[in-house]
Formats: sequence, C-alpha cells, structure tokens
Amino acid sequence: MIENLVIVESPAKAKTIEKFLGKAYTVRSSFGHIRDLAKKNLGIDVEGGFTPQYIVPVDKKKIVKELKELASKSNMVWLATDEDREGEAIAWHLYEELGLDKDKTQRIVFHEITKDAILNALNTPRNIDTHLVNAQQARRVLDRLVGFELSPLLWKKVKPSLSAGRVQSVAVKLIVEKEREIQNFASKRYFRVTGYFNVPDKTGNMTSLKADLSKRFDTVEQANEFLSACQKSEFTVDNIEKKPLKKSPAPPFTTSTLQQEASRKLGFSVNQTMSVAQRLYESGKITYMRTDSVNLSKLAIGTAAQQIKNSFGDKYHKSRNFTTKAKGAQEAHEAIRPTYMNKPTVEGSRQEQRLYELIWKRTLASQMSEAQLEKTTISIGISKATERFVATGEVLKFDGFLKVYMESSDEEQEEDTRGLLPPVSIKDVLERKTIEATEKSTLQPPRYTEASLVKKMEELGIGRPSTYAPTISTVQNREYVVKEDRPGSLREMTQLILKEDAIKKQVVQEKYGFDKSKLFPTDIGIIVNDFLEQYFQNIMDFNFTASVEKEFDEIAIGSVDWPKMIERFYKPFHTKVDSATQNSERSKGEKLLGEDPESGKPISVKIGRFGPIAQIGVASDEEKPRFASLLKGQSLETITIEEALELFRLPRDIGKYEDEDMVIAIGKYGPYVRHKSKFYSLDNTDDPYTIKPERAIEIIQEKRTQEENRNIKQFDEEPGLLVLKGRYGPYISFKKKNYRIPKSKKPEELTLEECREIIEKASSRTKK
DNA sequence: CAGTGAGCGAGCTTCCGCTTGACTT
Repeated sequence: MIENLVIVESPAKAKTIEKFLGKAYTVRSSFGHIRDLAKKNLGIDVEGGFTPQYIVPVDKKKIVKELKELASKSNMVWLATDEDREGEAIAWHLYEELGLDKDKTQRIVFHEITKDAILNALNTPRNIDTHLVNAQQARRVLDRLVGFELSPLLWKKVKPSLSAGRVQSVAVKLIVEKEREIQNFASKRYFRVTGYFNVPDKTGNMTSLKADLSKRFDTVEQANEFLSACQKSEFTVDNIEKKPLKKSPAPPFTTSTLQQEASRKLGFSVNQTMSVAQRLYESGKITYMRTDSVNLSKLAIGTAAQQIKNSFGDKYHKSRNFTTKAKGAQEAHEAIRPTYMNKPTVEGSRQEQRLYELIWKRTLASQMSEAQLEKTTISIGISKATERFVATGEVLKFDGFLKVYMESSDEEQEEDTRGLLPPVSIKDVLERKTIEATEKSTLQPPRYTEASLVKKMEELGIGRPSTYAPTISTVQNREYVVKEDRPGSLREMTQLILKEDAIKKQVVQEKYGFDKSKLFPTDIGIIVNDFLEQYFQNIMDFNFTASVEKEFDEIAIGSVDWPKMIERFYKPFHTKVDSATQNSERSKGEKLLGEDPESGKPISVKIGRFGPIAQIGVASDEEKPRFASLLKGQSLETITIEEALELFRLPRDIGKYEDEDMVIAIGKYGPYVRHKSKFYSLDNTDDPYTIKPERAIEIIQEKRTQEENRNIKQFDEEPGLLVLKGRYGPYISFKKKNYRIPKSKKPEELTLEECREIIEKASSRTKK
C-alpha cells in the first residue's frame, strides 16, 4: 500500500518534490498530456455536439499503465499538475483515464518548487476546475478543426503533405509580409553632417570634440551650401545641459526573452537554447525553462539579495517584483532562474556554462539598483548658419545592475552616445578641425531572426512557451521559410569634407543589405499564405488567437458553453472550406514574364513538381516546353525575365576530357561539372557561365585525389564493401549504408569477417 | 547528393500544447 501518490507533469520536478516530502509520499510524473484526440476522422464528433474522442497514444500506454497500478494501491492521489488551462486538463484526463475514486483524489497547485509552497498546497486542496478543463477542450478542438480541415485543402490545391494551423500559418504570414514590406521599401538618401572641433582637455592637450548637426540635408547641393557657410563661420558653445539619467534592469527571463538574449549574445538558435536549458533543468541547475512568468519566489529574491550584498555591498541591492505583461500569459511557473543564486558558474558543457551564466547574471541584475548616469548635451552655434551642432555624452555615476548585465537589442545601434566630453564652457569659441557631410540611406525594415519572430509571436499572443521552438522548426520543415545568410551589395555614397579651407568631394563604398541567419519566405510559403489569406481571412488575422482566447476565458469562468462556442466558429468556417474546395483553382503561383526573344514563345514561372521552375513555351505546343529550375535565393515574386533567360544558358557543354563531355549546370547543391556521370562541385569563385575547360579538369582531378585518400581499406572478395575516412572518423560503407566502427577496433586492421559482423549487428538492431 | 518537369492513382500526409527520450551518418 502507498499512503500518498503525487502526480506532476515533469520527472525532474517529481524528483525534487520527492526530496521535500519524505517517505509518506510517492511522486511520479505523467510526462505531459497522457491523452489526445484520435487522429482518424478528426477525432471529433462534429454532428454530435463536437464530442471529443480521446485515446492514449502508443508512446503513453506504458506510463498510463504504471500510474494506474500505483493509483490503485494508493490511499490518496494528489493531482499536482500545473496551474493553468493545460495543467487542469491533464489532471482531468488522469482522473478519467486512471479511473480515480473521487473520495481518494485531491487536486493541488503550486507555482514555485519550494518546500513551503508544496506543504501549503497539500493543506489547501481543491476540486478539478471543470470550466477550466472545458476551456482547454475548446482550445484543443478548435486547433484540430482548423488544422485538419485546412491542411487537406492545401494537399488538394497546392501540394501534398503541407500543413496549416492557427499558429504556424500566422507565423509564416509575418515572414511573408515582412519580405513584401522590404520589397516595397524605397530607401531615401540624405546627408548627415558631423563636425570635429579641437578642444584642450584638463591638462592642456588637444582632444577632439565630435558633434552632429541637428539637421539632415536631402541633396548634395544643400550639404555643400551648408559646408560653404561653415567655411567662413565661427563656432561658439551656446548651451550646456546636464541631466541625470536612470537605467533599470530588465525582468528575469521567460522562455521568449531567454531565446532572444541567447540568440543576440550567444548566437544560439531557439532549438539550441531550449535543449541546453533542458539539460540545465534536468541537472537541477535552473528552474523550469518553459514559462511566461517573470515572477521570482520569495526564496529566490532573498538569496539573490544576500548574494548581491555579499559581492557588491548593500547599495547595489534593490528588491523588485516584476509583473508579467505578455498577452495570454498563464503564469504556472516561476521565471527562469538559477536554482541556487550563490552559484555564478556551473559545471557542464561550454554551452551549458554560457547559458547558465546568462541566466544567473540576468536574475541577479533584476534585483540590483538602477544605474545612474549623467547625460551632457553641448550645443554649438554657427555664426553664418541657423543650424546647430550637438554633442552628447554619458557619464556613469553609479553602475548599479550594469556591473553584471546589460540587455542587448535587435536594432542596429547608431553610435550616438559617447563617453566623457572634454571640458568646455558657454561662449567658448571652438577651433574647427573638419566637418564631414556623409551620404546615408534610410534602413529597410530588418528581417526576422528565429528569436525576433518568437518575440513578435509572443506580442500577438500566438503560441506558448512550449511551442515557440517547435513551431519555428515546423515552418522550416514544411519549407515555408528558410533560415539563410544573404550577402549584401555595395553602393556608392558621396562624402563632402571641409578641411582647412577647402571642400573635398569623394565617393565611398558602403556595404548594405547583408543578412545572417535571417528568415526568408519560400515560394511555397508565399503561395500557401496567399491562398489562405484569400479564403480564410479571419484565421489569418493577427487578432484571431486573441479573440478566441477571450472566448476561452468566458468558458473558463463558466459563462459560455464550450460546444456552442465551437459551433459558432465551425459553421461559417466549414462553409468556407467547402466553397474553397469547389471554387478555387489549383494554386501553382504561375506568372507570365514575357516573351523569349529567340523563339517568340512565352516565358513563365511556376511551382513545378520539384520546386520553382521557369518555362519557355506551353504544354499544348507541338514542341515540348523547355524547363529550368530557379536558383537558391530567386523567387517567383521577384525574378525578372532577364534572370529567367539566364537560367536557360545552362547546362553547357564545355568540351571533352578523357574522351567524355564535361557539362556545366546548377543543381540543388550549387554549380557543378558533370563528367562520366559523376558530379564535381564548382568553387564559389568559379562562374558556371564562363568557366574554362582547363579549370574544370583541375576540379575533377582534385576531387579524384581526395577520394583516393578517403579509402582506408577494401576487399577483393566484396568490392562493394569499403572502409572509409569520413567527417566523423572512419566508417564502413556497404550497399549505400554506413556503419560505425567500434572503438576497440583499429580500422586499418579490420578483416572482411569483422566488417560483416559489424554490419550484421547494426542491421539487427535497427530491425527491432 | 545534384540530372527530372507525362499521367494515373493507392495510400499517406496534417493541428497545438504538455512532456522526454532515442535517435545520430
């Protein structure tokens, strides 16, 4: 017999709680949800009041069986799942599926894992909140209906295996809209003027005072006119202003802000951040990493205070409670923080150490005093012009939280704040050194990174901490979105420099439009987005989630019946699905670009069976159309007829080598030369349109030498079996499959027998 | 690893949110 069985969602949590509770309590975890809607026929009885059909998925059978057995032997079962909509539903599913006895079941909640919080929870049990469970059922059913009615529509009208859903489709829309915004962005050029003046510092040495002109000029003529005026002007300090300034620390991490900062400061992808955080959590180093709360437990606030006072002194400490502002936040957990505030570092992989350190610093800083600065603004008058130069400087008077942590920003920083300014007084006349008018261009809106997309989704209340990373993977796996680097281009900018008594004009090169690890929509992403926008405006509305969330809240307080809410949504929605099924054309993104100057046939682009293609001629022509795949980075939306024609210049036969043709073309992995039906990639520096036969031969020979070095061993009796050197070390290759070599064996000394044994073992393992 | 692009059609794909392993050529 077991006295008390406590069920939580996470096994790591179970372990911790068990330590607090002693022998009278057995603590187990459900590993999240234990039931879900059946996958066939929607899993919902649409005609019968939207009754959900729940089943236990195969990978949950084992845990459900175990829990059931334990529960039957327990005097009391405590359902201690999270205090939010999903947690309440998990508790209810457990109650139903385990067949629990009402009199022997208690529902308890706590949102910090401390002994006090847990003991307190055990003293204040309640019943399962049926209304909250209903809100979850409505959420689940709505998501299933949307996902499982829209996706098949896309299979019919666009391409098989595609998907659509309340969250992912809006995430894709954000990226498509951003790309269009950038395409339509007309950058404006202007001139920014900076003056450099000679000023003696305290010791009498000359230093430079840099000041920006408050006005920007639209044309080079205006800038030139202004510099001419400066040529004959006197520069006088006409105002000095000093203002105290306070900076406050950011709140402790939530999932979303952790992903953002780890991306900006450590260059982690959101997946990377979550898996490193998971390891820190499982080894007890940090609190739970999927949370929307910025709340810290009293215990954490206390230990942070101690740590700050010990390390930096009392005046660095300021206790703070942050309130969560995120839309739809459910705050079932604490903020992400170190379990022990007195540990600035931990053991583990380099990545774990770096992420931990980030979390530790952010948490500590959130409990520290403001930084105090003094901002100085010096205004410099120009005798022959009405504009003014302004120099600003910031001096740190007290560092406060900045001692440990400074939040990063996504925007490209303009360097307008400088440190200490040289001492000047009002009415000082300054000696002009140089004045530069530099042409600038307004910046196009920045593309999303994975992390900034998460930030935007959180703002819109779309998705939850547990789904941000998976959603970002999904839209990339469906090939709606790609994460890529794009090289920038150069543009010429004019610069005017007034030095001594002459104005010099020069042209400088400026790099722009460079993108690293940014999200771009693919052609398929754009087509699916436009299709959904055309027929399902309401679901694609950024406020859709927010408005259904309001209705879920009504259900949660018991004022709305959930099947009725679903019915109100489903009727018009399903009608639209039917109408789109009947009325819409197959969407291939077809677009006519113009006419081929050579043949006079139409040139068009569309999505073909294997991706975006350009096409000369039409299928009904006597002569078959010619096809060419679009290149990476090209899109149906933006490709020009010139670019499309260019694609047909390949493949090119550039001559013979060893009596066989060498053909140049561009494939899935970039430009290559094909020779004797083998492929050799070209270098980045080789241009497929102009490459010479000599260079192609060189590439072929290079690759051949490389391949020879790759062979460690082969056997005459079994020519298909090779021992090779690969990226991950030596391995055995046989019938297009690769096999790892045990560490105990030396690859050079392997016999054929041993190789066969390794293959035998490996294949028997995979069959299980 | 890359080359293709006709057409038919069986059988499959798919959602969001809650949790970890078991995978690693």
